[in-house]
Amino acid sequence: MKENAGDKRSAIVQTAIRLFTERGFYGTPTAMIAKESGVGNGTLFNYFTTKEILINSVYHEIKGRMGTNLSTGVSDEKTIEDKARRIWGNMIRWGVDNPNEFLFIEQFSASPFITKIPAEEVVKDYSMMVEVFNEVIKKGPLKDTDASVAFVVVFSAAKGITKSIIDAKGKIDADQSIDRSFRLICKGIQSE
Amino acid sequence: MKENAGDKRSAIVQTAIRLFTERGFYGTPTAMIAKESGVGNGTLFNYFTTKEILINSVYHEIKGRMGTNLSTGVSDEKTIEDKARRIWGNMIRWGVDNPNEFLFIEQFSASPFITKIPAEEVVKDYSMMVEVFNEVIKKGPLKDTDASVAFVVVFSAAKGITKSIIDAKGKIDADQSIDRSFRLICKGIQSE
Amino acid sequence: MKENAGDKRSAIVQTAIRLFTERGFYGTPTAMIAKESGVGNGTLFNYFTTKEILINSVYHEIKGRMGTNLSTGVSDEKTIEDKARRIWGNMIRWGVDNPNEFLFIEQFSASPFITKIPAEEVVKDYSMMVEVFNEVIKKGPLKDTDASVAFVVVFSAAKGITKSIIDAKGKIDADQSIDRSFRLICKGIQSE
Amino acid sequence: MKENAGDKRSAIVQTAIRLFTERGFYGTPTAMIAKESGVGNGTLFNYFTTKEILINSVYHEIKGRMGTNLSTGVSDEKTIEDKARRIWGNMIRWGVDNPNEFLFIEQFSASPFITKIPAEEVVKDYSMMVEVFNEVIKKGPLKDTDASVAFVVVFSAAKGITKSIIDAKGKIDADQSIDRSFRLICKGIQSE
DNA sequence: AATGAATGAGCTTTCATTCAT
DNA sequence: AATGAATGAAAGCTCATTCAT
Repeated sequence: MKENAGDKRSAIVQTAIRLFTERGFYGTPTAMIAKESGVGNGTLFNYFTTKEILINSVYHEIKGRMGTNLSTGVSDEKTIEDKARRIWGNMIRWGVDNPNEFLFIEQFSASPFITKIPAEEVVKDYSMMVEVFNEVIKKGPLKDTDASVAFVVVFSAAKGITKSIIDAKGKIDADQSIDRSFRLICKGIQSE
Repeated sequence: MKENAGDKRSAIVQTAIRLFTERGFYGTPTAMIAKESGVGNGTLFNYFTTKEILINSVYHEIKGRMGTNLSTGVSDEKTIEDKARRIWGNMIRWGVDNPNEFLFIEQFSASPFITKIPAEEVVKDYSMMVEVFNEVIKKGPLKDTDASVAFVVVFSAAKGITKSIIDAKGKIDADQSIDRSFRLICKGIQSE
Repeated sequence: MKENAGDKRSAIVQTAIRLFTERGFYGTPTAMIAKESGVGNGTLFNYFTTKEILINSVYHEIKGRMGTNLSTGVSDEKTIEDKARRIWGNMIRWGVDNPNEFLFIEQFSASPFITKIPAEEVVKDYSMMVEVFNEVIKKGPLKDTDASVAFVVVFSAAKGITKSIIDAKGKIDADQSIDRSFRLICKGIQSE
Repeated sequence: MKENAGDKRSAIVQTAIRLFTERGFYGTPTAMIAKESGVGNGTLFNYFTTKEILINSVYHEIKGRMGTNLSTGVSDEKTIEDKARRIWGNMIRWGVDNPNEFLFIEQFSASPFITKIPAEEVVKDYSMMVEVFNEVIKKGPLKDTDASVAFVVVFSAAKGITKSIIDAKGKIDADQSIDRSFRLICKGIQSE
């Protein structure tokens, strides 16, 4: 009974995501990942030459899933506002539904010793999102604002809201929080 | 020639902040901190019983400085809008001027295995800021929005902007970025 | 060329017995045991999770050998006196022939911080011996003496004699010493 | 209010006896002894140049007290048998009444890395006892037995009985145990 | 004489990585 | 391709000892 090729590899990745999130990169020995993946100690190193490569692989794996998710249903929306709202919701909901993956990315991004991913590469994954939000801004009163500032604000706020919902462990209504924060981002805290 | 009391302790803290930021908690051996602080290997453990306690001490040290800074000059401002603008600027400028400290806090917050600081304690340090922003919101069109959502959005956005300025390493005009992002937060990306 | 399984483990145990005896538990770094066993530093911890576990393992290993030895040839003896004499001789001769093991047990027993072995467990290993000596006593004039007192006296005396022969480093005729001490135990220093 | 000279020294010795017995030589840092003695860390080393010297000093201190005790009241006894009985009782009772000191000596004697005390020196402290027991033996049926064998048997048995009483923590009647074991030593387990 | 901050050698233990099977 | 025993470099931490005050 031969298992599917790649079975072991993806078992390792899945276990790694869970353990890294629960225990941190340095709190998770490779031996533990191997054991909980049901593979031999050395097998892990057949797939990932070093631990750092494993961490990077996990990062890219998650980033891929995130990107795919981000654009789900966006083209179905008619107005640009609805597209933006959809992206906003996709972004936060994915994190809330996949807290391990989300927290992994957070941890990875804050970790200084891990191989740095160039900023351009990071942005590339969000190009669709950037376009949509740029279009929204251009229609508003801040049309002259540098798009990159807006991108940072929007993206950071979404991450913050996601984290707050995850940390609340069910005590916050996610949909309501998503809705309110989106209005806040759109209308500002002051307007008048 | 006796050195000032506390000299060694604060030398250790300063070195720790720098090295932890440059190399991460786990990439920084206690021996390296001791050496670069100009103290003996065991001396570090006279002041901080374990490495984890050192990390936590550094965290609280920085949090203290940050809190002090946050409220600087706020009472001099007349309108509530100016108070909010001042806080926003204080927040970001502190991070830009003290990137090591700022990045340390980021790393610390994302680290899963480090002693968790209760959320209430974290918020307490920002009570003044929360009040001011609440007042601003109450005067705007989103008066009904839960203040905590606004707090998260504002705070996350400020952190994001700070990080983007630091990462740009001088290629971004900080004051301009602070100004624009503040307008964005106030007016929203869309407004009417 | 694969070595026999368990080779490394038993090499470690043998080295540990020797070094612990020569230098004491605390005078013997695990690294020294590993090196003199011809294994890597970490290998020792694959077999014994902690140093304390190694010490305990060595203790039980030796205790096992000692127990086996104690009863050798006893069933061949006809009279109960001969059985007792045989045990007495076995006991002392084993220590004289295996001074390292004997001294290890002495050191282990006197060590206050090592995991305590319950008294019952210790006695259990000598049950056969206890029975034989009890029978001897019952036939003598001290038939009413609590057996446990006799056990302690006999056992302690044997240990003392063993140690004195070892310390004399060949200057004492072991067989003569065994013989005389046995008569002393049987007849008493005074008799009638 | 000047304390008596030597107060600190004897405080250190007393604390050392207690801690060494409770925790072993290696489980007792000098800093702990100093602290619990109410003296400064460095003060201990004014009195005892090294830890090993402290351990040896404690040993000799205890040995002195023991020797003094051993001969108490012996000259008052008339018959040689009574002298022997008195010594036997003194020996065991001292250990039972001073378990810390007794166990310290046990631990010290079994410790291989501690400076060895020459055997002659050890015996010297018991010269009086040796004489008395020799006389007893000469009157018995084992008159030809080497005195040193008898000495070892008697001495070891006494130590064993002492330890058994201490270990029983009050569950054994000390006087009865002393009495019975003395008869055993005198009459032997078998006689007839 | 008394002190305690400072020290660094040395300890036990961990763990990413290798490699013979 | 899969394994897991073996490894040794490196880490955090302890503690006997020193010495300036």
